[in-house]
Amino acid sequence: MINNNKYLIVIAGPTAVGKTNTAILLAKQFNCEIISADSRQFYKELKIGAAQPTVEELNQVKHYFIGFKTITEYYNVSCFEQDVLQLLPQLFKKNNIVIMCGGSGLYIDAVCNGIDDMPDYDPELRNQLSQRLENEGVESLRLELKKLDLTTYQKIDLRNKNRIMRALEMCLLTGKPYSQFLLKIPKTRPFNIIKIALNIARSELHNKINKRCDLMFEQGLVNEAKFLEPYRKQNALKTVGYKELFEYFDKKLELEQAIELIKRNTRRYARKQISWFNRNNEYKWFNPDDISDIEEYINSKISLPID
RNA sequence: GGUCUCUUGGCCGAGUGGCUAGGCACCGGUCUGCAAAACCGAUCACUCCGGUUCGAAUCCGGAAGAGACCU
Repeated sequence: MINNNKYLIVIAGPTAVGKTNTAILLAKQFNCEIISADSRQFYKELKIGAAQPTVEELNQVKHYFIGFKTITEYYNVSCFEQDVLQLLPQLFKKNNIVIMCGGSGLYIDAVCNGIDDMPDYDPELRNQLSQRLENEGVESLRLELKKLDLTTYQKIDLRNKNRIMRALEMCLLTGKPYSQFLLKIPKTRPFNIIKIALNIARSELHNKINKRCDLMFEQGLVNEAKFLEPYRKQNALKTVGYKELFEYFDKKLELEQAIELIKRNTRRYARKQISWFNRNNEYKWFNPDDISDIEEYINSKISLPID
């Protein structure tokens, strides 16, 4: 524990479990504000598909990092880490508690533990590498990585082309092995962190996912996606709920099939999120309905004598 | 009532005597800059009963269920 009375309360958990609602209830209780840690809710255009908090919800408690980027803007974990660290001191001036709520595990970890400094990617180089991947195949990139950075080559999953690309990209960009940048030493933060994860019975979660998906269609997800179709190549639109609808617009899928796929991919996403938060044993798990238990837990942490 | 065909895991589907089919779903996992990405792993069958055989999802007989046609 850090020797001060500033607390960042993380509310994590799988999609559709009820994080937004829980965070708002807690924020009202502790009279504090909310930082969103959801890599898709960053984009203002992805209102329905990314299940952004509604206007009513946003009016109840001040939220940060919701809809503050355009889909064509480049943004990544490191930017998020820096932006949050810059904002937090201001929020801590107003209240000793800040809530960070979201499902993007990598982004949450970056805020809590830091992420190693690395140079920005070069769009041209990245382009070149994708071309090479297409023309020469993965094996060629694998071999080059082996030459440039044996440590990474031995460590990463060589069947995962994204990882190979990333490592190679950094080697070529900097002239140094990618592994040299990976210090992985957790940074200390000038505030305390309380990690809470929410979950419910799997069948219940699946029900909620299905219902929320149906609701998105009622709210006009098809129109939202249609409007965004010209930007479908943007990374922000490689998102469950949009990519399937683009296939439907291409007439590769029936609407019903697209809906089923969105539900399935959302279930998969939820499973991966649970995996991510599970392996970090700092998380204390709660059912979102047990709000008073959550409050009690937070209070017990906050009232602990500082050493 | 009669004749014929079919019955493989949650779903689809191959297999005609001995060797894990496969795909999808579901489940578990990996994770340092595209992360709602990318990738990996595991479980689950032969409708039932009897027979032939060293050995049956596979051959034979019967039962049940489904379908097609006939009276």
